[in-house]
Amino acid sequence: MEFLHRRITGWFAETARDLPWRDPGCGAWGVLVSEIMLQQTPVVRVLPVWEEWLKRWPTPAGLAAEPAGEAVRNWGRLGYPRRALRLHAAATAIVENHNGRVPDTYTELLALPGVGSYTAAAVAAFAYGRRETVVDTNIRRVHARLVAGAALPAPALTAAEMRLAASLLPDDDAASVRWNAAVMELGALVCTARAPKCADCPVKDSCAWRAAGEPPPSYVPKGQAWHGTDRQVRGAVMAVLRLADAPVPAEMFLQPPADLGFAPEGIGVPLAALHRLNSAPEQLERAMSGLLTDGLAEIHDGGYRLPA
DNA sequence: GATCCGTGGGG
DNA sequence: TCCCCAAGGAT
Repeated sequence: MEFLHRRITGWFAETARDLPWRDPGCGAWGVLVSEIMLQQTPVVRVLPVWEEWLKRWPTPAGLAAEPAGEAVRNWGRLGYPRRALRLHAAATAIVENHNGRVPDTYTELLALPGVGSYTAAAVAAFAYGRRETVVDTNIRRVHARLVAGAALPAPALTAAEMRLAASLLPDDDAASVRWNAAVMELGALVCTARAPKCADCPVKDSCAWRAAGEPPPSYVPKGQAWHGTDRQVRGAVMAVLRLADAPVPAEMFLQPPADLGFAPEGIGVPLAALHRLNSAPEQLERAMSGLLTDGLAEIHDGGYRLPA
C-alpha cells in the first residue's frame, strides 16, 4: 500500500493542475463553492464562473445578503441550477448557524443544503486538512480498476467501496488529504471513463484490471434521456429567465413571439430556442410549474421571473 | 433503490 | 452526427 501511496502522490506532485481552489490561501468558502459547482460539471466550465462568484461574493454573508435569484442568474450555464439555490441556502445557514464561517466538521457540513456525503468529506479534507474518506466518481473508478479489477465501479456507491476507500486512506492527516486529491486527479486525467491513458499511469504495473486483460464492463450504463424531456424544456425556460430584467408573461412561453405581435426585449434568442423545441403545451406547463415548485422561478406581476 | 435534475465538449 | 458523461444530491 505504501507503494501505491508513493507512486500516486508522487505523480500528483508533478502533474497536478494548478486550480485556484487548490491554492492554500483559497479558504473554505472558495472550496465549498468549487465543490458544489463541480458536481456533475467539468472543471473547465467551472473555472470562469467560480472566479466571478468569488470576486462578487468573497464570503458566505455576501451571497446570503442577496436574493436567491441573483445566485441563479450568476450560475450562468453551468447546469443543474438548483445547485445555485442550494448554495445560496447554504450561505444563509452558514451565516445564521455558524457565524458566517464555513463549518469544519463532516457532520455540520453534511447538514448544509446541497452538501451530501461526497461534498462534506471533500470540504473537510481539502479546506480543513481533515482525514476523511472522500469518494467521488473518479476515486470509485480508480479503485474499481486498480484494486477490484473491474472496468467500472458499480452503478451506485456500495458499502464495500466505502470500506475499501477507508482501508486505503493513509493514517496521517496531511498524507490522507494528498492521497484523496491525488487519486481523484488520477481518475480525472489518466484513469478516465473512456479511453484511459494507461501508458501515463504511475501504477499501471499494479492494476488489477490490466492484469486481468482489461475485461469489459459487466453492465451497460444507461444514458440520460434529453431530447423531448422536461429537463430540456426547463433548461430553455431558465435561459430566458436569466436574461430577463422584468417578469416574462406566461403567454410568451406558450405562444411564439411572432403570434403575439411584438419582439421581446433582450430575450428573443433564448425564447426562439425554447419555441424551436415545439413542446406540447402540457409539457411546457408541467416544466414551468416544476420550476415554481423548485423555487427556481416565481410569479410576479403576472409574469415569471427568477426568485427575488 | 430508482429517478429526476442542465449543459456542452470531445470521441 | 450522435452519444457519452462530468469533483452528486434530494426525494
